[in-house]
Amino acid sequence: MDRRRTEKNAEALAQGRPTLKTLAFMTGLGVTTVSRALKDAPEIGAETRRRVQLVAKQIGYRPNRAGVRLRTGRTNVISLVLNTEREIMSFVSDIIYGVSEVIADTPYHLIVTPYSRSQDPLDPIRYLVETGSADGVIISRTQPNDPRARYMLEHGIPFATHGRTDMGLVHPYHDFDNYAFAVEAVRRLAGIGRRRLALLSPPVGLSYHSHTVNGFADALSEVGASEVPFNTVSIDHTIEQIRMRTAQVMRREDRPDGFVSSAAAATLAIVAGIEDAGLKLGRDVDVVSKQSSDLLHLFRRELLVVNENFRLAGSELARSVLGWIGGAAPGTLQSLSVPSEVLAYRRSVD
Amino acid sequence: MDRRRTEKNAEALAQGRPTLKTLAFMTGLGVTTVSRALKDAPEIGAETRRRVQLVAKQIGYRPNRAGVRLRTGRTNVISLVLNTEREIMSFVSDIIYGVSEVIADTPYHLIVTPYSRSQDPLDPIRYLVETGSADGVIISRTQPNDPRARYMLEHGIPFATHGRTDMGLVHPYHDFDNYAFAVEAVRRLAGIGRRRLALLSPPVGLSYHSHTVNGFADALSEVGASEVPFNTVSIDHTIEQIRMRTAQVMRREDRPDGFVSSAAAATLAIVAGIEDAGLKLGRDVDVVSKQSSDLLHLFRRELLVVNENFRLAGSELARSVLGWIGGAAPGTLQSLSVPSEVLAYRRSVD
DNA sequence: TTGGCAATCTGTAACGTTTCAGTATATTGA
DNA sequence: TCAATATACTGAAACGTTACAGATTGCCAA
Repeated sequence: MDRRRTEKNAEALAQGRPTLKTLAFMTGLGVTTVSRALKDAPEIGAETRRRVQLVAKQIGYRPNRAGVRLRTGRTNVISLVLNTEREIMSFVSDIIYGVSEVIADTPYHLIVTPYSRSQDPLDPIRYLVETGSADGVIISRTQPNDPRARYMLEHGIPFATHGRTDMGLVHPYHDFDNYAFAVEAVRRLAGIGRRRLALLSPPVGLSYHSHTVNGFADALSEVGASEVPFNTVSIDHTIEQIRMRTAQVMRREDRPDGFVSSAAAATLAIVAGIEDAGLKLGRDVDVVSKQSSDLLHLFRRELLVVNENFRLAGSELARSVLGWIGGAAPGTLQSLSVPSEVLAYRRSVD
Repeated sequence: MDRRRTEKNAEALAQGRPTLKTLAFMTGLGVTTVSRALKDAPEIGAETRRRVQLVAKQIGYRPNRAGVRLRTGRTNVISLVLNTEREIMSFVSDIIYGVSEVIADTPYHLIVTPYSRSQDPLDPIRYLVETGSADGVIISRTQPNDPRARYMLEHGIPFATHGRTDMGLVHPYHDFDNYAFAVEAVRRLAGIGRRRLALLSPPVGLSYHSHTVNGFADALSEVGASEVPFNTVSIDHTIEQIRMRTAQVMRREDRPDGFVSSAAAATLAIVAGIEDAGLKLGRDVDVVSKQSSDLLHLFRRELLVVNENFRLAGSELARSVLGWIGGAAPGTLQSLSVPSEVLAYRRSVD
């Protein structure tokens, strides 16, 4: 028996990457003991545990992911599900970096699961669940009644949504308070005398569309300003579409004297449209915009901005998913990011 | 024996996800036969093959990735290795989408492997190779003498670099022709009478730094223009640093009358710096900039731009890696993207 | 008839891990 | 002293797949 073990494991030493068998051979223990020693199981002697862990560290043992996954079903993978056409660009990299930051010192890997315009957004989720390709999922473009969240709840896979749902179901999320953003934006515009405001909102159907629209409406009535309808475009439209629509609106008699914009790139288009109509930002009209990187003030220093931190969102989302996987209650893994004040870069001399 | 098989596999039917055993039971064949039938092995009867494939499709059989990976060592994973601090933002999302597009109808998953400023760039590569976590790797921020490329060649793992190396070693790459970009930019500036040019280059040490610098220098001597040194900053510096340095240079007597900028965000900073110095873009100075999304003309319509398509880069890189994995010769998997003409958005009436 | 051979199909083992059901040894209680 | 029990360890089996080394069948040449 002892001979047999020695023979069998002699080859273990020869091969490249150390496995439990290698460790078992080196320590003279069984693979079971080694396995348990590495995960601090209670029924392993303190000295044995230390010895095994020391040797493991010395020879750079890393558990084989496929082995673990096959045996336990745990993948040690978090999947970030992204729309390949509509996601805001800086959004994506920041979210990824935020997630990366959090999972860096865990065994988790991040896989990006894309889906395209033409696909049912549920497709990638079904794929992940059916193939068991991830232990946790992060989705964006969340809807009030989100079939993906419902599906994942039904199938018991941990997830977190970027944006809240409104289905009476509880799950982890991280959201930026777009209601507060819209309210602050309107108040600010009213504060500098703007009275006829237009909103470039997120696309209809997404949760933060209604949050933004509601904040906008509530604040309008609070400050006694009026709305100039601008809902034939959203931040999902192309730059050109937004630009043309803005120019159109700005050429009318009853044009807005203030804009609230939910995305930085769209704001470029709004300003271009304003100038197409021969009007001047800061004189004829003011614009409050969300931005995720601090660049808009370089574009036009008259712009008023509110910062949204997507990197933070990524971190929070990752933390939430890992928390759920780790057994925390989904209801405790929700967070809301409060907007910064409305910031002005206009020089005081103006 | 027949009884035993039947009993054993009855459970296979009960469980959730179909495996080869499920298929074997349903078709009355052995798992080996099923396995081979699914991958069109030659020694399987034509009718059997069809039958197995039909049933597999019907019940939605998907090979278990962990099983395949454990048995074969193939992970069906491509890893994109990214610096979490220095990568250009739009870059990241576009590359990811480009890669996604290509691997969408393959069994490959995309994992993002980040590394931070503080780390040795070789760390994530070592990790991937040592743990066998990917079948192929894509790296960016390529250097002329790139230790990562060397390491991967030595260890026999397929990869592609975004940017060329210059080590006398052959490997797949995709690169944008930054030499041509710089040449065209200088020619254009010279064409509109600019004679004292400054270059905001990629960071020293990366391959495309020298390409850009060389193109710039060659074209300068070709058109007989002179260089205003501007190499204390690069596109890796912060917006504020670039802006201040630009303002500084523009306040000097011998200031440049033309800039070539290797990145769009940096261009915003250059323009801001120019205006900080009280000068006017298009009158006192012209700027040619690379951009990866069509937004700069909204910023200042006097800007001259050259487009770089990162989504295409992602696709090409993915194709290259998959090609190498598939056995193609690395030397045949190299591509160079030719810059667009220098485009002007300035109105003709100006 | 027999041997050989091609065409199809099959069981077993192995990849590295964890879990189950133990086994051996020392320790305790009566 | 004996049995019961706690402590520390162990082998075998299983997860799903593929590769290896057969096994079975039918057909044909000799």
